[in-house]
Amino acid sequence: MGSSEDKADKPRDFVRKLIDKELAEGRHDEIVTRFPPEPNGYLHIGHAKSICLNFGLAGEFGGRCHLRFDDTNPSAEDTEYVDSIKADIAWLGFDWGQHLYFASDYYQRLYDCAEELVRRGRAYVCELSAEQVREQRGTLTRPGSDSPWRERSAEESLDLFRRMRAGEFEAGSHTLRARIDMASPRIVMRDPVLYRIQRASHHRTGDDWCVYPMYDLAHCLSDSFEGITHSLCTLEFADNKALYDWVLDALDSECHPQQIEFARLNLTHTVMSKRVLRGLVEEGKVSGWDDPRMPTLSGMRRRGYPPAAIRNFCLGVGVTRSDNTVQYEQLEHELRQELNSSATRLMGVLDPLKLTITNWPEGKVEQLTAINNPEDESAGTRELPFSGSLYVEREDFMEDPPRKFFRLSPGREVRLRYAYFVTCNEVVKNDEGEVIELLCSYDPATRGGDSPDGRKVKATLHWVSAEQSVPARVRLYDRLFTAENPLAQVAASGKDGNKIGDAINPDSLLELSQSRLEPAAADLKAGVTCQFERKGYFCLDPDSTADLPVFNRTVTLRDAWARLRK
RNA sequence: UGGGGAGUGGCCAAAUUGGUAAGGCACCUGAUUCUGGUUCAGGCAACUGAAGGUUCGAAUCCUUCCUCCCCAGCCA
Repeated sequence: MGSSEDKADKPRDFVRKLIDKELAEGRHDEIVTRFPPEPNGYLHIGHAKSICLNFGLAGEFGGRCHLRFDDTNPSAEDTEYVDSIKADIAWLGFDWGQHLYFASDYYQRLYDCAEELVRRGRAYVCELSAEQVREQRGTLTRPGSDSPWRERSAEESLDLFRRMRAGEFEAGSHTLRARIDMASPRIVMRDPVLYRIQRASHHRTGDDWCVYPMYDLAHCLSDSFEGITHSLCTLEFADNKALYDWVLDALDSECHPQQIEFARLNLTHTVMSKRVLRGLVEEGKVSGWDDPRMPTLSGMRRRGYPPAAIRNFCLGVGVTRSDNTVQYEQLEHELRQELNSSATRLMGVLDPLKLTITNWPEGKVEQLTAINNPEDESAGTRELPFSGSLYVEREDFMEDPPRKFFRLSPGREVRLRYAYFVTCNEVVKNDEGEVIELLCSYDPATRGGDSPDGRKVKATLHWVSAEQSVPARVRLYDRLFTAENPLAQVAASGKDGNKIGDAINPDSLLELSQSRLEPAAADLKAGVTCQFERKGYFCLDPDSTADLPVFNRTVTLRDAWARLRK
């Protein structure tokens, strides 16, 4: 990959500094991390931060990183999600090798651990309803009260727990709870539920089980089973760490991983909540999880974001414990940096305006040479057909141009890239007064784009030859939400969070169906992003058909003229 | 009004752990340029949440206060 590895002199984050220290003290033989997604939705760029951290650590310290699906809630999970998650991680550029695991693979072991907890008097079967448990949990400022089942014997709890597993009870009627402290200032320690009955078919274990472990039991034990050394998670799990440690200590686990929390990624103009993203998909506000406007990895892939740009972005934002919201511009910067050096250039006219060269020899077609990538000489050159009948970008012409407008206007001479200087002599309009064609003359001495007399022009325009160009549909994407923080905006307007779909930027997708591209565009492959000169970066969309390719705009080029106009 | 976390320029984020505030993004100049792209040169912007204190010296230590985030799912 051509992307630069710029982490060499980058300041080390607190996690890496900690590991440096532990390694120096000889506290680990090897670093083992894990990325533990729940297969209940698609991965987004927030997950990419975690993936880059966990796999990055393993790579940098010569350890390994496991991919473990935290599939302990069958009612929410599905194989569709495990497949997409695997594909997204691989696409991002990381490899879990043989280390693919599922919490569901540990169901028996987890169950055995739970029985052991009961035997040790550290857990009991509770027959309170969900509502009763909630009432007895207390509040942030008031302690909870003990369950009436809290003091029953280990034998009785064990018998009941086995009968729970055997399917003798209704869902919700019994739970296994840890016996900790109903007065703990940490609510998570007030006799948390460890196992619940759920009559749902699991995507991997089917109907083998009707009791399922909760996160707080399954996660720490799975980490322990796998010999994880550093269990990285986001800040909202900080309170759970006490329980993580409690479970492993209660069981005298030989392997006790260290939980370390870091701040999750937030990005302006989008949302990073799986729940909200799922809502957009289910309500049809976007075309799917891979809608190119979505902050999902599959959406970004379809949008044309190179994985290296996402990795560099994750590296660039760092890892800290402070809440943050990174501006979308920072992601776009990484995109442009990566694409500028790697993307092949083409010419494509998005919104065509006919330009006829009146002094061009009738029927003549010339082949001109164009550079594929000025940033990479090895990319070579290509031939470009030129004729007297062309298309140029409609917005590159103004009949009555303002001061700083350098492009085409009546009487003005500009360069057609790699071709000739042309001068606009006449403007043709239809009955509505709209400009429909430009009549120009060209200077034969400027072939290739330079004038022998040293004459300068202020602008160079892209173009295509009408006859030889290929038609295309182009989708111009912009930020999903106009608001920097759409969730906050919706909340402030008094609507409930489910109304986020109404906050979508109405201009987030603009489709052009009359675009014309130079012939080389026909050879473009899916999955690679190219640059349409002066317009931005684009990639082929799967919606393309044999006779009409569809291109997605990945990101625009920086545009000094657009900024000037404001 | 319990517990847990966090406050460094508009946004991220460093600071050898007490020595006098990196870097990136964004923004603004100028130069170069057959992409108003790229590149290059330069610039703008922080009394480090606040107030006290210790010290020759504090973003770093102490005290008090303020603000923001997370926790009351049989979700993860």
